Formats: sequence, structure tokens, C-alpha cells
Amino acid sequence: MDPVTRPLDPDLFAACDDARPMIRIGDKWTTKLVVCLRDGPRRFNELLRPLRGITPKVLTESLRAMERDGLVVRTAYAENPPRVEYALTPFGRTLLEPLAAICTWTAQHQSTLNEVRAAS
Amino acid sequence: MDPVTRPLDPDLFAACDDARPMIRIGDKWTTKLVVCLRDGPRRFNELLRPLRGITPKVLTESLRAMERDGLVVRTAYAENPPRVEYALTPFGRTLLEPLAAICTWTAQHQSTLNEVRAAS
DNA sequence: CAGCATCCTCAACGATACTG
DNA sequence: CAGTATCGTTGAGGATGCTG
Repeated sequence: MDPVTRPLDPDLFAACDDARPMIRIGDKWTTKLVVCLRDGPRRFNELLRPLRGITPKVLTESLRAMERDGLVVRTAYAENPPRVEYALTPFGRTLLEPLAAICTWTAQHQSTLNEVRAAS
Repeated sequence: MDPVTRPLDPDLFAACDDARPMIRIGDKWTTKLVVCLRDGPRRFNELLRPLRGITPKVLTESLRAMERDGLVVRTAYAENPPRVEYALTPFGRTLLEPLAAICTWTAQHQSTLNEVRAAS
């Protein structure tokens, strides 16, 4: 069929809709936070420091958003000084595997990407 | 060890760095574009329409960025009316698999997410 | 058809300072 | 320690109109 007049594949609309990552996977910190929490609960400052450059405000906002989505639980202990721990929920842990696929891809192709970008 | 004074895991810094998706996977359109192109070359308007809501400007910008990263090739045919086709490169196709993992996760947990968000 | 030009909005992100 | 408050920046994305 003439490529100019061929109809649009209806399935393409569905395919596009399925491709939306509803979780804020794209934002700057969510993926990193999930990875940081994979080995167990972490305290606020234990997250603040390895995530070089994040500010307390942004960390708080990110954690709150992930809490709302049920990815993270916040546990505050009534101690002095105060202690708060963040941990992945079972639901949050299900993100670990697909995220690992992306991380692996990035690690494998980062050099390729750098070359291509440097060449342009 | 006292949880207050325990040292930060040095590996955590590396883990965080590995978690950065260098590709603009997070942006609003890149993942959808990759999925839209998985079955073969598409023309500008064939991408514009299924990606409901995208504007020509943003589509152009997204495609240009993906071209710079070597994910997409742009082929212009000297015809009248003009015809341009966009296709995934072999490199771009390598993204399909890890992206599918995310899409599957989203499809599986979308209802869970909707419930959690509605409850808050 | 495949875009470019122009202007605009808004939310993420950041810097700095302060507090229970 | 674990934040909050305030202010400022930035850029992705959008609206609209025009063109080779």
C-alpha cells in the first residue's frame, strides 16, 4: 500500500499507552533511591550523603512521593536524638528487577553513548 | 554496632552512581517513541498521532535528541510531498528489552498504584 | 507533509538558612 | 538527627501560527 495513505496501526495507540512508566522512574532520584534501599533500611542522612548533591528538601519530597505510592515505608522512633528509617516495601522491591535491567543496559552502553555524544 | 554511628557503606555510593539512567528514559516521550518504532520505520505524522498530546515541536526535539544519541535514524526522501521516516538503529533496538521489563512491571502494577493513590 | 518560530507555563530541582 | 521555610533557577513541555 502507498506509504503515504496507509492507515495508522490501531495497536500503535495501545502500545504507546503501555509504554508510560507511571512511576516517576524518569525523575532524577527515584531510581537511585530504590537502589540505595535495596540492601535494607536507611536513615535520612544515610540517603542524603551517597546521593551526592541532593538537598534535604528534595530528598524529603522524593521520599514522600514514594511513600504515597507505597514503595517506601517511613518508620520514626521516639528517641533522642530522633531516628527515622526508610525501607522498601514488598511492592517497592518488585521494582528492583526491571530497574536492574535498565541499569545493566546503561552500564553496558555508557561508553558507546559517550562516544556518540562526543562526536556530535 | 550502634545504628547512629555506623559508617556509611562505601559501596552505596557506587550503587547510586550505577543507577543513573543516562538515556532520557525518564522524559515524557522517549520510551513511548522507542515502543512506537519497534515494528519498523514510521513517518512524522505516524508518530505524532498515536502519541496523543505531543506537539510537533516536542516530537521534533525528542527525535533529534534520540538521533544524537544514535538510537534513531532519520531518512528524508526527495519527493513531493516530502516524506521522512524514522527508524530504530540496531543500538536503539537494544533498548527494547530492558524497556519491556519496565512496561511489564507497569502493566502488572498499575491497578495497585491507582488504588494506593486514590486512597490518599 | 514535515517541520520551524515565538512565546509561555509550570514543576522539578537547587541554595541557603533555620528548628524541634 | 531529621527535617522545614523561603526564594530562585532551569528546562521540558505546551499553544499557536506560519512555511518550503
